[in-house]
Amino acid sequence: MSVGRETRLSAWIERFAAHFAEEGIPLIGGRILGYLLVCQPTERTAAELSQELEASSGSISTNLKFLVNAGLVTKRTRRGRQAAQYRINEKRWVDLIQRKLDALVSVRELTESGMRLMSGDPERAMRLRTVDDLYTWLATELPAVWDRRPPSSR
Amino acid sequence: MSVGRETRLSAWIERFAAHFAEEGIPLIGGRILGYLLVCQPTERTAAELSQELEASSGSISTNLKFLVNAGLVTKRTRRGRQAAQYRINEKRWVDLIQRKLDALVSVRELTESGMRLMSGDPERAMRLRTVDDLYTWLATELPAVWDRRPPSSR
DNA sequence: TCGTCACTTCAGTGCCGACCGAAGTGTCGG
DNA sequence: CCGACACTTCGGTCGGCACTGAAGTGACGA
Repeated sequence: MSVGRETRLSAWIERFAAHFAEEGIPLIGGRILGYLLVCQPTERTAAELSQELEASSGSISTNLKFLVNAGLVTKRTRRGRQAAQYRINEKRWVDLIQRKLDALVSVRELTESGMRLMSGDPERAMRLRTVDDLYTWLATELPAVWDRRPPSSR
Repeated sequence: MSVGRETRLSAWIERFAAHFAEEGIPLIGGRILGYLLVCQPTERTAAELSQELEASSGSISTNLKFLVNAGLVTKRTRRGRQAAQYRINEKRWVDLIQRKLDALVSVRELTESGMRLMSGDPERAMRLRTVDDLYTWLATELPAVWDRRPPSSR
């Protein structure tokens, strides 16, 4: 008995959502993202998502709003039709990654201001210095990586 | 009326803890980290941390256990003394960053398996492909960055 | 063996975020 | 206007995590 592609896809969507749930994205939001990445046709209404993902209309609404606001999902309205269509905006995925990298690098501002508070006491600053060196390293390396991001993401 | 260094340091510790709280580290755990990075002398007992950070002995215990387990704090016991000493293990901070970078790169496994499920339908795979390209880029660039990490972290 | 001390464990509390579903809002065609 | 429909808002519930403080554990010196 073989497992259909759609069944395997919904299992994949679930793993996908679970990963982003660990990063703070609500489960249902992650499911929407995974689903919109692979569904055919590419556009869905809120009602369709609600049925397909077995989530309440309220949760779909809240999460779509969040995702549209983040730029990851695009809402398309049509004259003469009441239901808007939602589709993934995969070009904006790079923003998600940028935010992650920025969050990492931003710790440097903390360690730097800490180092300033310690100036005049190099002995005491040694521990913080090791950590500060790490974030300084990241802050110098990551922008160069950023410049090599794939053309498909620009 | 000038503000003392120690006062400014506790404000710094609070900002430090707040940042890591956003990344899922309990507030008190973050405070312990910040405090142990800058305190003089460098070692503290659980009771001292409890008093200094105004946290219950239970919270200090739980969080120290977590931090020691993560390798970021080292416990030192002494014969003839009942109270263990805790100090920051700043060399292990690099592990924290590695986990962050690994988490980013690991998404690639998800996108890859998704792409495999889509094989035979390039049209439908287009959206996922854009995202997969991004994580493939990260997976090829970040190891090189890793190799250039500062000597103080090895 | 006993009391003291330092830490750990754990039950209880409070808080916060995700989620649901019903009520509300707005928009459309008729 | 009116009813139908699509979405949004909102009160309420639930589960999970951080935290507390008291009871428990174990190690030490006397």
